[in-house]
Amino acid sequence: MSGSVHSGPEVGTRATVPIRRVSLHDEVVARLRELVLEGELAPGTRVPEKMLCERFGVSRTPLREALKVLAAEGLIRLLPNRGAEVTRLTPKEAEEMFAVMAVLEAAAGEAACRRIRDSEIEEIRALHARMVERYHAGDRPGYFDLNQAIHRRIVEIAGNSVLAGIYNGLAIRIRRARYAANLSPARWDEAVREHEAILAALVARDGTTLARLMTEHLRHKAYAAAAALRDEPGDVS
Amino acid sequence: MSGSVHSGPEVGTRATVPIRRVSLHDEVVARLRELVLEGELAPGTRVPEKMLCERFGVSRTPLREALKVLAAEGLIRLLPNRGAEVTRLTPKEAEEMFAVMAVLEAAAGEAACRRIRDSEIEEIRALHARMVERYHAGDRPGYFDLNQAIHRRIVEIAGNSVLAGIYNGLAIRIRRARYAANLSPARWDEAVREHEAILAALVARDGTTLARLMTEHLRHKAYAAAAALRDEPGDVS
DNA sequence: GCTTTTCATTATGAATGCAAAATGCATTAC
DNA sequence: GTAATGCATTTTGCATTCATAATGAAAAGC
Repeated sequence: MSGSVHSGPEVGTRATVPIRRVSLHDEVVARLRELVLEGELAPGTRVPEKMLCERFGVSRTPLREALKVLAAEGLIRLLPNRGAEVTRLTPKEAEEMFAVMAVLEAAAGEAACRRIRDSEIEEIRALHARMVERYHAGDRPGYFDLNQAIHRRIVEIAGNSVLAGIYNGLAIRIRRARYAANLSPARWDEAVREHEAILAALVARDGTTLARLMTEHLRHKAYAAAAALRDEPGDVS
Repeated sequence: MSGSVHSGPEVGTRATVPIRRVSLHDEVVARLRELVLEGELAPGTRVPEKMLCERFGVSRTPLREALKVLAAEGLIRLLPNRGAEVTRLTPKEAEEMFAVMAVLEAAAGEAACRRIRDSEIEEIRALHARMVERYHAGDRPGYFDLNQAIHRRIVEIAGNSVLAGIYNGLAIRIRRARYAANLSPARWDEAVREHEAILAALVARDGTTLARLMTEHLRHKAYAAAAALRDEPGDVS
């Protein structure tokens, strides 16, 4: 330490902040996943390694590792000696995913009612209020994000990290359905009212009711999503 | 051998059998997963790439790709710049996994009751009979395999491939608990009786009862596994 | 004697190189 | 004119190589 050279900002004031140096691999996984989820890479399209290498400015090694991981997640499919292609989210698969999410959320809701603390109820209530506000403002993306946040938070509060992990994995994959865009005003209104009921059950710590409400809520969501997928089942580009 | 060289066995008798040439990558993933699941690589041990390369006789490239995939599955953990280590299955995590499997199996059971065909009932019945036979023979591994097969088959019959995929993933990971070995005679007996009831509900196509039975069955299983993990929580080597 | 520092060794992250497979196109046979 | 064949190019699978971070041991300082 010749001189005060490598004096980090406020040395000693904060506990060792591990310097974030993400590996190229993780970065590529995250970015490639975004590309797929945002639909920038349309389902069914072949994904040549070279193109992605240039796009990300990395060599083929970390890119290929990322492809294997995404393939394991089910977002892409590896064709032997013929590269990768973006998997298509079929209506059937989306329906199945919603069914699984429904049972997971129902179970999470019940557990959450047993464990939730007052401060967490307030937290959910705040998220809910902001979500309703977005609804009245007609802000679909904003509404959608807060909606997701509420569901995810309830799952977190349930305190089962395995369940939370699986749930989040499904939530990520289902994003490709992009059913939010096609939310009809009637369904949107209904969804908000369902959320009111969910919040009420949570406040009352009524696990049985909450489980039922979430199952129904998810079934309706699945129905809306199925309609959206039917209307626009394939590549949009 | 420039004669009738590429005459495959029985040309024309079978429809185009795509020549099986598994990629090194897939092979390594499968074999490495086995090593972890069979406990050959004890939990918590560091896994140097070099050692595995020699073991499998491959270069680091396919091996590293496999490590990323296994890490995504949660069987190993990648420490930045410090290689990989086999993750330890904690009692808490096992408990959480059983809880998730319980809700998945309950849901699958209900769906299976709606969809199951007579032939499939016979299939389950046959598996069950063989399992009971293994029980009377005192053959734990045999019993365990058939037990797993029954559960998996019920999940399959439910007809939700997303659910089945998640279930199988959990079933693989839970194998590391190896709770079968510590099955007490009392619990073993109880488990068989529970399976009798499950079979009966399936035959009667009583989804509600089946869901309840499977939830209870899994809870008991989780209890037994938790005891086993408590007794022998770490590396055995 | 104990801690700290320096340096050699090793292991990991990433890039490049090479062989085999696949793809596209031109040519040829019918 | 159409379909099949051969060849050049591109792409993929894997091995090797290079650079950097981590590990361990010896030496220096207190």
